[in-house]
Amino acid sequence: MSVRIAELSSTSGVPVPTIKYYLREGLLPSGEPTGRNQAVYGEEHLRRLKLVRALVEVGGLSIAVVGEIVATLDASAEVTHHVLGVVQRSIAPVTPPVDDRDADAEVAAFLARRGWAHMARDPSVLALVGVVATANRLGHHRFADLLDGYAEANVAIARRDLDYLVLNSKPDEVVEDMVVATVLGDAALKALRRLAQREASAGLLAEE
Amino acid sequence: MSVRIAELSSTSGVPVPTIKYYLREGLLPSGEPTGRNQAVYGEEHLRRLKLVRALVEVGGLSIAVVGEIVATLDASAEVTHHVLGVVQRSIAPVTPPVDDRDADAEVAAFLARRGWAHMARDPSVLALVGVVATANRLGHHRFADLLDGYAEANVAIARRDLDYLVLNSKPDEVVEDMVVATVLGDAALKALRRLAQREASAGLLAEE
DNA sequence: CATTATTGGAGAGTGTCACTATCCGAATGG
DNA sequence: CCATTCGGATAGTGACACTCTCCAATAATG
Repeated sequence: MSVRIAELSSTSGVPVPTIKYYLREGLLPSGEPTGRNQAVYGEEHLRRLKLVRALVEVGGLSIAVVGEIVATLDASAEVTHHVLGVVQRSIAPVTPPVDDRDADAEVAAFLARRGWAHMARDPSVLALVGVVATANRLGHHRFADLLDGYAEANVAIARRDLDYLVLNSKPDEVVEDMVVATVLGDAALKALRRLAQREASAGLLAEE
Repeated sequence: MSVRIAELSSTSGVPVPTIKYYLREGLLPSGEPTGRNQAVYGEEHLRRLKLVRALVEVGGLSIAVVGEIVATLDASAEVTHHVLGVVQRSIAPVTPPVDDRDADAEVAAFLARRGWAHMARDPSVLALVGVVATANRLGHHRFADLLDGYAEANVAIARRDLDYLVLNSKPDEVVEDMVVATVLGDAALKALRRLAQREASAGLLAEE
């Protein structure tokens, strides 16, 4: 039940120096001290360690971002209200806002069509504007047309995400599960898009 | 029409030393030499430079991967058959295959339900197995249940992607446009998923 | 109880990556 | 004509994610 660092390392597969590094960076809480310089680690440390590794390796998140996320997890043990925004803000890579009037207008029009709130400071909206601006600069002036179809698909995806959380999460684990579902979901969706593209183009070629 | 490196830098916003770096790494073809140590750059260099920046900044791709992609672009100027796979293989981060029997079986079952080909060596399939394996290790044993819904949404997305390419691409630019649509699409989809999640959870809260 | 191994913690070191800075001698260009 | 700018090559920088080395204190073993 309570183990020391060597066993934490061997059961998780994470090298001891790396665990020490995570401890220094605050990604992992300290163990329970049993003496002046001894400590033991419990089930929650192993769980946290696996989460950190998943966020770093599968999600590609930086140590700094993972640090913010676990801080949020620790802070909101019982505050489950409006935590989605906090999680998203932590996960979103902070895009420096681009200054592109056209892209702004296209995204605003898209959000209006959808009936979605247009919060200009929202990281997701900023990211979207950045993508559209880049597309325009590359000569893809119809790229914004894709957004409506993408949005529709993502409404379905978000509904599945919420169902998944409601069905599978114990109340005190919703926040952590939301992080996991979001980050692993991103990776899964990316892979699935590749597979679906291949199938779709195979279908197209077969028709010819 | 033909400019030297300083003007290429000022019109693209990319610093001169960075352009030189890209030339060294083969991300950008050399300019047309006009003397022993002078060269001029044309429209295609500016276009390529903007593409490279988009892949690096929006797509988050490494210089090495961008190098592979532009090599593919240069090689397949006329070979547009079966290029999707090449592009995908270049874009996919090479996941070291994980050894997880359960995850393997779950992904295989999912692919069978979908009627999708199960190529064990496919990077997208490997990535998917990796994600499911990670989810299982984190205690999310129902994560694979999400895949069916995700896949359905991605079929719609892939259809839009192909429509977009068919409608908007000149035949000799399909490959480059495919790269752009794939990489920018990934970024856009990620942002849209966040927005859709927020809307969906706002809807849930409103019902309470 | 003696001795060998391991511990937590702190500091410095490593390898990689994406640039960035400096030099050089050869062209420009006003 | 002569300061600028050029291309090209070499070396240096800063951020990042570890990884190594040390230390005195503790634990495990015989």
